[in-house]
Amino acid sequence: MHESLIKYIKNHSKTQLTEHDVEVIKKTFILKKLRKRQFFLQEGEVCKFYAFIVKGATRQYSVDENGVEHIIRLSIENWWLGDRESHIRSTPSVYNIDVWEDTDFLQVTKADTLSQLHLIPAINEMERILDENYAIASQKRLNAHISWSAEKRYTDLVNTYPQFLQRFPLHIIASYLGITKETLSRIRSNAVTK
Amino acid sequence: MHESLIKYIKNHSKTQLTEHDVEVIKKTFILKKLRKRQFFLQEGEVCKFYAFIVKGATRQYSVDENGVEHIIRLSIENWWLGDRESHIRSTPSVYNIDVWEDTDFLQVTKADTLSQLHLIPAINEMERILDENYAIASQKRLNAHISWSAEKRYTDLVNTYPQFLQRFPLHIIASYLGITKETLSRIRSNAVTK
DNA sequence: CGAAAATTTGACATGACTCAACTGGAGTGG
DNA sequence: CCACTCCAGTTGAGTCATGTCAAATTTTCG
Repeated sequence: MHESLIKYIKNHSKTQLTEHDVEVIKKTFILKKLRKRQFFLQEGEVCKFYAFIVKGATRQYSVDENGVEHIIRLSIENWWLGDRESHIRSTPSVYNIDVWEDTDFLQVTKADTLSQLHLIPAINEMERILDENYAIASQKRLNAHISWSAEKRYTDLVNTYPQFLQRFPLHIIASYLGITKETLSRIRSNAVTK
Repeated sequence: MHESLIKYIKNHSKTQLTEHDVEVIKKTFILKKLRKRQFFLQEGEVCKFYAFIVKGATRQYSVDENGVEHIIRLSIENWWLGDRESHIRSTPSVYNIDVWEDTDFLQVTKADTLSQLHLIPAINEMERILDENYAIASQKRLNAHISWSAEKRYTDLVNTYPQFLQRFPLHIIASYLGITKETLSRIRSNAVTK
């Protein structure tokens, strides 16, 4: 059950995992499941868990004053689940995270992360790399939003994360791109005839 | 000359700095100056240095196919200078960084960072915190772009970083907000009469 | 003072949004 | 297995926020 996580950690650090490390990881990361539409986190809650997705698909989004959802992150297998800001700072989250496909994930508490996982060098190294990757990806996505048209953002998404299009319906993709489903529909029909 | 940096590091880690640490920091961070309009980094170059701003103001931006600048970051005293993606990955940057006010900064090479600074626990701790902060700030700004109007983004900027308005002209603020200077001008004249 | 930069204003264009209607599955239950 | 509902996706018409372009005005600063 923990194989994909172990493999992931090995891929994201140079330091080897000892057998003991693997034991600690297996004990602290606990398998949980959520079905479609269930919440991993709701707005206003503190994100007490962080998790690695073994199988499934989830979305993280804010809801504006008009009740419109704005998706800021989509996650599938081998990605992480949780609101970093709320988790790190122990502040109420402004986001919701819910499950789009029935999802299996390996969950850790913040206490276990601090007291046990951070004793493992490979974990620290991996977290560091993830933070870097996240910072880089966020900067890129921000730049895309500031300087690219909706159409260019869409074609970039198709090239960068083609999996998303197979896993999420278009109205979710549209929200992720920061546009309405109607606009996305029109962009797509234009692209076909070009 | 290094006081503000030393103070900054102390504020961003729980671990104490030893006298030896301070010596290493003073030797590896070298004071440089750039005058208004000069480049710290140009598109296509690898960002070989990372720097801490002692005094001054800089901007980081991409340039689109129409020659329009899109500002993704503004930095002033006690902020960091450099393109993280290019620096970490040693890849050519897609951004330019130039100086808006004559700027004094303390610069380190990547080699020194790896070989010397990373031996200092407080530096590692600080870097970790900076990555976290950066990831959180990026996420927030992304969410603002996806879900807020230009006007709301502007008022949020006024509240969050009022210094920016005193240091940068409005066409730069507009670009940072992802709008044109004309639109920002109209938003401001509306806000006054409200 | 004079030139360059910053800001504002007006007229017009356009990309994206809103709202509403419609189509076409995919599931569900009687 | 049909009728029904739900959800995804598309389309059209009208509107609105923001962009574009050009020019005027104000500010900054050597």
